[in-house]
Amino acid sequence: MRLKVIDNMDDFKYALNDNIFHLAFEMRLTQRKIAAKLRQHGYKLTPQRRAVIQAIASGQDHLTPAEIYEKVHQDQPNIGLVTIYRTLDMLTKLGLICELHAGGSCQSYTISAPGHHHHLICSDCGKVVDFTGYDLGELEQRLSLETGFEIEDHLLEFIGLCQACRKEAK
Amino acid sequence: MRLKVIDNMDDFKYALNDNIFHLAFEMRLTQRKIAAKLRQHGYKLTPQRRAVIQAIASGQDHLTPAEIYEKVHQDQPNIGLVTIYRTLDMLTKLGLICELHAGGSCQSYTISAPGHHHHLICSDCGKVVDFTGYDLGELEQRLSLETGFEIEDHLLEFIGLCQACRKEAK
DNA sequence: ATTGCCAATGAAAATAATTTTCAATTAACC
DNA sequence: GGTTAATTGAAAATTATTTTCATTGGCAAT
Repeated sequence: MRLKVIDNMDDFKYALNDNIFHLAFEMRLTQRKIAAKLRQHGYKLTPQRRAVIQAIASGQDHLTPAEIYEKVHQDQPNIGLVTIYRTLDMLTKLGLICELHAGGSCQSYTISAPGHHHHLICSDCGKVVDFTGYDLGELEQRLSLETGFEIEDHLLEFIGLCQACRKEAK
Repeated sequence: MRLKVIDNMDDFKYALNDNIFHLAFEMRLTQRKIAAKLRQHGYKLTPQRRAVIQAIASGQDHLTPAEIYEKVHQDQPNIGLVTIYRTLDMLTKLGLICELHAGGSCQSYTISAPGHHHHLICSDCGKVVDFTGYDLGELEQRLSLETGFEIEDHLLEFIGLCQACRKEAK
């Protein structure tokens, strides 16, 4: 299996079809693309929603609803926490953000990358790196055969210390 | 890679060292072994704790604190929900139960199997099947090299319909 | 630009989930 | 059986999330 860092969209598309494991961090959805998706689905693009998207998309880490509220509150002092929850629900349903589980809160969100991908999360600073191309299909087939399960989905996350936090720890 | 169902402890031990993927369901910790572990760590074995362990260990599914409370309440009408929470904390710290994430509640517990293992969960009835021997070491190494992360842990769960629920669905 | 409609919002209240506190109880050791 | 420190239950406190509803405002049609 080859190893490759993808830093442009052409390589990215190619890699998706070819089974190359690669980091997808650079390929995260942009705020513009998210906005387009909202309209496309008939949702209104309010300043509050913009602010929530901006809060999640501008960092490399993952945030809880309360943290997003804090962050957004600086720009939009009047925004309610309820709107945060509602916006997060909507973005999750559209697949524009991902819910993370490993470490800390299970209600913690990060911007999605296009296509199927998995996450690597820093246990210290919360930085999230996406990667795609790791295929669990074979394992799923074997599990299915052996157990009679019809497998619908899976959850794969790694947790560890990112490079910056490792240095800091020394 | 070989495929094998393990139904006795000798094979189980053997399989752990040899990289055989296998189902570990039959190898779940028994109530007796859990009780022994508690004493070993200086915890008292109270009727309440027995009841919580019994509630989790007697089924094949995963249960939330509230569900465990319901179940235990039948035998021990005086037990408080707080005790459930405290017992679950303790059992988790000792590695005797596992917290599940895929599907439904993220505070849902199942009895652990010895050694490192992963879970397959029925999205309908909640049945949990453990399996061991699927090694993510190679992927971890590659991720580590590529990202500079020092990987500490991972989370791998599959969700799907178990055989019984598939039949029922038809 | 202006208008009108319906989705979206904020505030407050309701509900749910979890943790803390503390006096009373009890398992485990002698 | 007696002692002691861990454990418990009840109540209160805290935290997290959802519901309700009157008001607001995005945006499509004009």
